[in-house]
Amino acid sequence: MPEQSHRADVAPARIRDRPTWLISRAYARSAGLLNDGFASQGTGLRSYHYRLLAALDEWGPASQADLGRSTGIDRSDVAAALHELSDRGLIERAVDPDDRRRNIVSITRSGTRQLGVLDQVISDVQERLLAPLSPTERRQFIKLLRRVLDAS
Amino acid sequence: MPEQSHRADVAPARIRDRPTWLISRAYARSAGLLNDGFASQGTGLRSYHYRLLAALDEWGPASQADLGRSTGIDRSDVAAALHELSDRGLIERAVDPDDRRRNIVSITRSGTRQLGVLDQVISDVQERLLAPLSPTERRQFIKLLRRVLDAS
DNA sequence: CGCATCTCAGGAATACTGAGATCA
DNA sequence: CTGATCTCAGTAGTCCTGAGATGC
Repeated sequence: MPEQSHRADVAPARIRDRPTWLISRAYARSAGLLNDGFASQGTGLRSYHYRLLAALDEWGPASQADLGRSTGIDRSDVAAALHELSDRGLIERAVDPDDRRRNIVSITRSGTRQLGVLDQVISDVQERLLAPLSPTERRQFIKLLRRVLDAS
Repeated sequence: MPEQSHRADVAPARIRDRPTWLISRAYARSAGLLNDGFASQGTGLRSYHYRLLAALDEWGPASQADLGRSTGIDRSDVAAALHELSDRGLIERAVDPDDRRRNIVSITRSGTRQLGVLDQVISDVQERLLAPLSPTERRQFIKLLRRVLDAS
């Protein structure tokens, strides 16, 4: 998503303090910072790619279907994103000999290195996003977000 | 945006507790509930329309440029959304006699009524979204979101 | 047969850009 | 001329659907 220039402070009172509105503004800000951060790397990688690399790094080789499920990326988009990662040598794909429908996707050395760089990008974004909050408030914020999400 | 089926609870540890990830999941959930809520009205109206009606109701007739600024909707999309609202008789447009570049946009009786209905939809969505939180936690959540946003 | 996997084509809603016409 | 307004066409990134081919 492109960066936005919305100004939440001038929104109508009717929506200004609505969680639905605040969350959409927070998302826009977060996504904007994230896009800027990724773009500053000049690699053409975006959050899709980061999520896929993170899942592969943590859980090891996986099928595309599993990757889609664990990263929340649709099966159609997984295929396209993996193509891009593969073009950059960050992952490898091979047909599963035990189940020839599957592609086994693995992260490469280069992919692990790239993941480390992107981790730093995310940390920087997070620092900028949460700058107004104290450490205690940050923990509280994260806890409340998790509570809201765990219920779904 | 269509509703999503992402499962935040299975995300890689590396991203699971990142505010950037949590916010994007919260946004997906909020937007999904909102779309369902609006869709259940069968009017074809979406959040764009709600924001515009809310701004008109609160601040009275306005130019399209002002509407865009106060609702965070791009000038291009304001024009299209107002067309749709106008087709449904919820707003009216008239050229400003004092500045003939401008359209003066006003909400109609029917628009005010529709806004009331949509308000109820949003309240219901909000109740479902924040169901896991106590009243105190909800206030805290909203306060923290505002703190994060006021800094941008 | 049913079911899962992968791939592709394409749709829908959101956010934005550029250019042109109008006009203060 | 500068700058604001409105409109239209078009692009990009995200999320999703449908259908086909393959294979368990």
